[in-house]
Amino acid sequence: MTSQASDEPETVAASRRSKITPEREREFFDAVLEQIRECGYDSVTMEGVAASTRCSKSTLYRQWKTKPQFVAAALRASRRVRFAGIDTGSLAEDLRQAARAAGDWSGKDTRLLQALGHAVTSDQELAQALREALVHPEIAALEEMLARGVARGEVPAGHPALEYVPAMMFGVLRVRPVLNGQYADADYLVRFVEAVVLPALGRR
Amino acid sequence: MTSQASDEPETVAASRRSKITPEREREFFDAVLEQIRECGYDSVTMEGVAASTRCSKSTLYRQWKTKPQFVAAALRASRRVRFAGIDTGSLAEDLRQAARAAGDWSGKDTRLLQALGHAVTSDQELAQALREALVHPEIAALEEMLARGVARGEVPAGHPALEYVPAMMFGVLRVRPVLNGQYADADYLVRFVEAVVLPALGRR
DNA sequence: GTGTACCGGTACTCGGCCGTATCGGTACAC
DNA sequence: GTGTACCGATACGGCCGAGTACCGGTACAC
Repeated sequence: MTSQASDEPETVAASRRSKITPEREREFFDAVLEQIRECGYDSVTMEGVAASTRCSKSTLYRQWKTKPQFVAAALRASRRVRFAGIDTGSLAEDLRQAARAAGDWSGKDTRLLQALGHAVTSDQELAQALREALVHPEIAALEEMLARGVARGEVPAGHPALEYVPAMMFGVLRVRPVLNGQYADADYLVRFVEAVVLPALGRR
Repeated sequence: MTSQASDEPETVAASRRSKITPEREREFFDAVLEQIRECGYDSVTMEGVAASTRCSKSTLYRQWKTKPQFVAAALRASRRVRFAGIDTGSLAEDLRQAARAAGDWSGKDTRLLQALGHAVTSDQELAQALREALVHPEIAALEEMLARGVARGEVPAGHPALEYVPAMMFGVLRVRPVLNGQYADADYLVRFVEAVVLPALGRR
């Protein structure tokens, strides 16, 4: 982590000298991510982002050197754990709530992941930012959920299905648009948890 | 149509007049799909495909009007059912064999799907070709497998997990690279079938 | 031998985007 | 009031790719 004199959290330290307020920065980040969702990474242009936020291309290039660095910064600043705070005391209910939460941001994040999925193969920084922003936090939250369930004795430690729970949840989330032509909503995911995940874990 | 001299299957009828042999056409299709896997849809250029197949850009544009139409033709010509011929008489063994087969082409098809995933949102023909080539045949094969299992009484009809089996299989296949950084191999998928799919279906 | 029609190669137009440079305006410090 | 440093606008260079046009070569029909 090499954390040294870093009193600035996610926003770049330069924003002190810049006249870009954090709120303004958020607008840039939201705009670029939204356009990536809509048009794909390659089709997004710095000019387009500048126009949609009524700023100048120069402003963007002054803060961030290149387009991938800009996008990576946007991703890092958008890191949020959507499963945060889920802890009902029961694994089944935890998973149901997670499914419900996942259904709510399914459209947005799935599209972002899809749009960036191939761009990351050519840019290391982008790949890392994507994992840190969208993948790792949710996986970690899910694994904590499972670990609590194991600690409570709801599932035996080392149960073979445990390792697949995150992959299943994310997988179903991501492929539903391809298979059924619509994003996975909360209802679909909750039924999935009850029909597959919990039975596989030996619950109910 | 014009079914006389019916040695021309799905290659365009015009290839009669073209001097491009079906084998040569295959080279073009293989090349463009391979380059899409490696560089992504947007980064693939007609010039690149022409160069790698030692033909001329003119030749490609003579046969196919535009880049998306060319890619769509390549996809349609590459349709193949990988699960074809799996019918062991036991649902569990069918699924295991399907998992093994899926593991073998996982790298290739997953990358193709990922690379095209966002391009299809802007081109209708491409989207249809992708579904016909990579998605629908496999789903149909899986569903037949399940239907046979139900018919044999191995799983009760209307079992709630049935509808999720295709989504699970494809989902796990697709997200594994994102989660674990490697493509799903046959071993991983077979263990998944045994740890999750079969228990969810009430088999073991 | 003659014609036809396709192939490969090259050169070209056109448009788009990245990233840079320049310039006037303006908020803020002191 | 003066200086400074950033903002927004615009223009520009450079590059690259889609798609077109044109040309010589050649296989094949008759």
